[in-house]
Amino acid sequence: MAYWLFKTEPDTFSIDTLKKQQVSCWEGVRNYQARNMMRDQIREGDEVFIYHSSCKDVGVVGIAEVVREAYPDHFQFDLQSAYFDPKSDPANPRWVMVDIAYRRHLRLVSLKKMKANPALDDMPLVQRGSRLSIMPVTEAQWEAILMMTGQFPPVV
DNA sequence: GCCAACGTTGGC
DNA sequence: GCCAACGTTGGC
Repeated sequence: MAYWLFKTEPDTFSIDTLKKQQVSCWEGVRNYQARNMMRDQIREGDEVFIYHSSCKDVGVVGIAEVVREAYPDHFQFDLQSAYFDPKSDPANPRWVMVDIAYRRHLRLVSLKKMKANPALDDMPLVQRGSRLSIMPVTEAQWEAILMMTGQFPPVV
């Protein structure tokens, strides 16, 4: 089992939205590096930190679990969607998505505190200029972030 | 709203 | 295949 971090803008889709829906597809990833991770590495049962970006309280806010592995993101063919991609061929879809299930909220672990924790220095998240919307998290990083919530060990 | 950093595009 | 221009991301 592997660990990941998914970024989302809470104005569009927040951890609260996910809790309400319980299960949601993770559409709209339009970056090749992130796509390749979804397609080649993200597996059912993997655990995911949900991270809120571009908002007042930037940081890790909860945990989800992958419940469906990569399949074509149909929004790439939806003319009405902001995620429409005219260059994607329906016979060979360019973009994929996975489904995740809500697990729980966490007390906010702010980006500021993550940047101040040397255990997280290798995360793309805290590195200058990183724009990866999906990134791997090592077990050590996962546990370090859980520790920072003050809620460790986690209640399953 | 600003703007630095980054990925993508397209002319050559 | 280079690289300048452009659009986007995302913290602040």
